[in-house]
Amino acid sequence: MVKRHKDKLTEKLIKETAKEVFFAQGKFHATTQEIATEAKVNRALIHYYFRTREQLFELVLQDALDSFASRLVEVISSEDPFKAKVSTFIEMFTEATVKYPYLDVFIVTEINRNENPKFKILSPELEGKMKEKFVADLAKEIEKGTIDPISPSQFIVNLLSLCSYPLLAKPIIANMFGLKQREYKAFLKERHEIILKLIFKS
Amino acid sequence: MVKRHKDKLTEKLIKETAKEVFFAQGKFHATTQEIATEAKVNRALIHYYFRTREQLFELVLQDALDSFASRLVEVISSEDPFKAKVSTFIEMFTEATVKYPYLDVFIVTEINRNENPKFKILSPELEGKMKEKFVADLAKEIEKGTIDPISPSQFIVNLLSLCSYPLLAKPIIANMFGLKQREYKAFLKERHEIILKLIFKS
Amino acid sequence: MVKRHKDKLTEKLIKETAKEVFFAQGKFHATTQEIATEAKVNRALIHYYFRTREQLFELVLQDALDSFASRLVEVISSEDPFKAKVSTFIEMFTEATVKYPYLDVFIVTEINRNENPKFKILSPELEGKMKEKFVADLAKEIEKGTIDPISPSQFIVNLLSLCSYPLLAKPIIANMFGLKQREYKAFLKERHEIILKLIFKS
Amino acid sequence: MVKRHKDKLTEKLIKETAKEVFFAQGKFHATTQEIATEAKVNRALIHYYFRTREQLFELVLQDALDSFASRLVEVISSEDPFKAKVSTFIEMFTEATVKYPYLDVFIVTEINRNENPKFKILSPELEGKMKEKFVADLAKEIEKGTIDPISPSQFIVNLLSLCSYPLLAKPIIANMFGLKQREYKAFLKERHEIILKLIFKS
DNA sequence: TATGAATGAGACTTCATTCAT
DNA sequence: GATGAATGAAGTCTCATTCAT
Repeated sequence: MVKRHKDKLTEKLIKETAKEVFFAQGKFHATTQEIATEAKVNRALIHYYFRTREQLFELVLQDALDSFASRLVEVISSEDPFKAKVSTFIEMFTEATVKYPYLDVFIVTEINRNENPKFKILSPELEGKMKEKFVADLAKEIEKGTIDPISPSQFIVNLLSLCSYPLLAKPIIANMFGLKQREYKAFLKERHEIILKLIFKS
Repeated sequence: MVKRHKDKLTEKLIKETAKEVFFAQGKFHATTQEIATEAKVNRALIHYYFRTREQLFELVLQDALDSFASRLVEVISSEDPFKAKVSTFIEMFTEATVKYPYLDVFIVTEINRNENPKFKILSPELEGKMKEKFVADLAKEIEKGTIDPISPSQFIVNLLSLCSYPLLAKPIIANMFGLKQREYKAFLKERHEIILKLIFKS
Repeated sequence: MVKRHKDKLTEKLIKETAKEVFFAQGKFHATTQEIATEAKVNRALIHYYFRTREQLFELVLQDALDSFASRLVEVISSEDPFKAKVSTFIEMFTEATVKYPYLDVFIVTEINRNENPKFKILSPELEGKMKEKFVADLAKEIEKGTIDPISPSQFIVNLLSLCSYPLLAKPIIANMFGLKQREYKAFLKERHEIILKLIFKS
Repeated sequence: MVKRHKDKLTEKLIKETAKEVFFAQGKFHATTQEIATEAKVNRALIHYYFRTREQLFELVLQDALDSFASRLVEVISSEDPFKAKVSTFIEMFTEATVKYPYLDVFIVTEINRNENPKFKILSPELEGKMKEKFVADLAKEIEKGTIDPISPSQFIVNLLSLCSYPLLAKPIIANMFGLKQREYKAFLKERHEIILKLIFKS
């Protein structure tokens, strides 16, 4: 029996499966066959839709970045108080990383493989708008004394580090402290408050 | 012309080259040929010494971990004041990661590939000794009020995150803030003080 | 130009070619390339259909055995007189061995390589049915005095020896007596009667 | 420690080991390393003495043949009665084949691989002497009526078949009749008398 | 004599990709 | 759209052989 989809259903299926395999399962070398099997489609179909493995890969990578970026923008450009924004950011970032824990690693290695990466984490327009807003917000907090003086970039890197690494290095940390799946989740949940306390004074 | 070495020179050369290619250049898929070429030896020689690519890989991975662990132990078990220890740790960790920035990533993906990783980050004996000492040190600091109350594991994860991520995600961060090689180095140097300030109160 | 077949034509072609190369030409070490060349297909295609050389090998071995066994059963379980059966057996066996002279040798070495061979010469069901019939037939002949008293197994081994060896050792014998292709064929034809005379009295 | 042998001890050791591996264990593809390991010598030493694997192989093959042939000549050219000669031949052949069961198979496949085999089973001189004697002996027996009329070559092939095949095909036969090591030995012993009875009338 | 080190050739296998249907 | 068949390139590994010591 041959299934026929309209509305690019199959194409989407393949993309979602690829994201799952690459970014959720962390299978860097996943072959087209592995993706095809997981998606329950014929291997040749992948090439029919995406031409080459490389193009599929870049597409889903950009896809994942975009969906993250759009939500990021929403957070930052809202009118919430700064601390609430940061809290939402932590939440959001954690969620995203829980879904695709290996996305970071992929970006890292991909950027490394091609000198000039074909993808952009943030579109220049978005970047401009956000930065401005964010720098102003941060300056205000420092002035208020709720945050110790720090450059915007260092502040962001701190935040990213504290959010991302524990998810990225889950196997290492779980192994180190002998934590099981459920315990690790609790461990992560605790961190939300810990990160806020670390970043904001009293 | 055939070169001949005594004293396991060639074997060591291959190992060092493999470390360089894997952990410094971040080439996950590096073929035996790539390593052989880089080391300027015949590809078959790699198999002569290490039997399979997998075995070479595990060997150099364990090697890199061991050399890090041994230095780690030295730091933690010294009689320096706690803050000095942490400072040294940051230094050490940064150095190690500057040398092999992709080591973390490898460990993460390797642990992920084999459910039961064949390598150990810390030998059980070392782990026991260190943990005891460290927990005591930390408790004392909290009592003194120099560190906000926190569990040992969360404390360590904070520290690791703040140290490791910026190195791990160098391409992302550099791309994000438009930093060049030299600027990035400066950026990292700044972080030493920043991390200490974040972790220790005033 | 790429040829495309339906009906498993190519798969069958590869199998037949492999049988030819292994069992008719006696090339034990035949590489996948040799088989591919002989079959005029791409080497990778062999792996596409049979995964590994080993699996192809086992398949064709079992195949050859099965086709022989099925014919054997037909002969033994027929209602012909015993001497006629034996005569047909000689004929059949000779034919089979003329087609695949090295099959015997392969079986021997294969059984020898793996302690527990994966193939069965006769399926247990067939074996049971045949044995009974055959033992009864032989007993009757001995009673009639047309065959000297002998155990069934020794009788069979005699028969197999006299049929199989001359084909198996063709190069040795031809070399020994200086027989050419055509002469050897005549030599073999003569044997049919000679074997019968040796086994049946007067 | 380096062992030094005079009198070609090491050379002989390698040769004997090779015979063992090839002809007794039936390992056709035995690598130089396997032979070296079994003989507990360095692999390069095999090349030192025999230049190539092929030359070692041919040498030991010729060796095994010669030692058999020389004993064969002794038997045939003795002054014993014909039946006694045949009996001794069976004995001798069985012994030889028990020692090197795979020798036959090797000869078969080797002659097949090189169109023009480099080895001779019998030296031309020996062959001439023996043939004459043997043909005369056989003729006399036929005249006496102890053997049914048969050509010398067919007679020899019968004899060889009945002697060689059961040893050659040991795994097949043992498998077929469910015989264990010890039982198979008994089975073979029985055959001596059976063969004589089959060949000589009453 | 004897050996560890080194090499080139070649085997098996996998994979992304293309083609014909 | 979808698929089985086919292919070329490349990767891992083994082996016989040679070389320098």
